Amino acid sequence: MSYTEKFTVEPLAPFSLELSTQVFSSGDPRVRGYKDGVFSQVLQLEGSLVLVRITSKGTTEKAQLAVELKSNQPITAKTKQAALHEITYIFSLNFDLLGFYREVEGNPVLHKVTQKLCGFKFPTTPTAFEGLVDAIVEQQISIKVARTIEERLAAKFGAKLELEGETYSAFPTPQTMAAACISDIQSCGLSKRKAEYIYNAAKLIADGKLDLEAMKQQPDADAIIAELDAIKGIGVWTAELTILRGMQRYDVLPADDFGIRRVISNFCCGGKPIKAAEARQVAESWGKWKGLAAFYLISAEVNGVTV
DNA sequence: AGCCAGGCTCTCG
DNA sequence: CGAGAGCATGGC
Repeated sequence: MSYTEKFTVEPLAPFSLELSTQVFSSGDPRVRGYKDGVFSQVLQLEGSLVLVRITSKGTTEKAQLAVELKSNQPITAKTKQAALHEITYIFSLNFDLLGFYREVEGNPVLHKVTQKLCGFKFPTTPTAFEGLVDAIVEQQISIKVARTIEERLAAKFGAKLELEGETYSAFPTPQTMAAACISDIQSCGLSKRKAEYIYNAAKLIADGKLDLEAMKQQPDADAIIAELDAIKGIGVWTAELTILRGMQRYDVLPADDFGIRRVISNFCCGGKPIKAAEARQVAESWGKWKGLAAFYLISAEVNGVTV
C-alpha cells in the first residue's frame, strides 16, 4: 500500500527548477536525480521515509512547484509540513536572488552570467553530513566518477523505500556509516583512505563529538572551516565545499578548487592557469556571495554562456 | 593507453 | 619547512 500527497509551493522569484537541478541531471532518480522534468530524492521526514518528486509549473518569473510525496506509511500533516520546510531549504526558495544579482551587477562578467542564468539557485544538501561525504568522495576525482560512487554508497548503506516495484535509497546517516565496515565502504569504489575519512567523520557525529547541524548556527565561516580542517581527511577545500553546499554558506569561495580556478581563469583572466591566491584576488570585488558567484560561472561553462 | 579529474596525508630531505 | 608519492575510478 502506498500513500500519496500533493501540494504546490511558490518560490521567491526568480526561480528555475531546470537550472537549479541541472547538476543532478545525470543522477539516478532512485537516489537523487533530475530526469524528464522531475527532481526526485528520498528524504527522512518526521521519522518516515518519503519519496519527494518536484516538477515545475509556471515560469522563472512566476515560479510554481508541484510537489508529490510518496510513502509506504500514511503521510501526516506534520510530515507534509516537514517536506515543505525541507524543500524550501534545499532549493533556498526564500533566498532573494535579486539581491545577489544587484550585488554583482557592477561586474560585467557576473552581470551577464547572472542575467543568462536567472533563477539558478545552487542546491543545498538536506543534511550537512551529506555535503561532507560528497565533498570527501569528490576529492581529486571527477564529478562523474564521484556521482557513481555516491550512488553506490546510497544503494549499499541508505535506508530503502520500496514503491511500485522500484527501490529508492535515502542518503546514509552518520549512524549507519559509523556502524559499517571500512572495507564495505571502500568497496563502493573509494580508496581505503577516503573510506576511513568517511567512517571517522561519521563516528565523530554518531558519538556526539561533532555536530555539523549545530555548526550551521556559527556565524563565522572561517571558524567552521578551521574546526573541520582539524579533522583527518578534511582539508580546507573539503571544509569549504562542505559548508558552501551543505550549510548554505554562499560567502565561501573554494579557491583551491580546480574547476573554480578554471572558470575564473576562463571568464576573468584570459584562460591562463591561475593559483588559489589569484582566484581569491579576482573574487575580492564580487561582494558577499563569492561561492555562489563561482558556481554561476561553473553553470555558465556547462551551459555555454559566453561573455 | 595513459593521463587527468572540483585533494589529502605521509614520508623524506 | 617544501617537494613528491600514492591513492581509486571512469572518461577522453
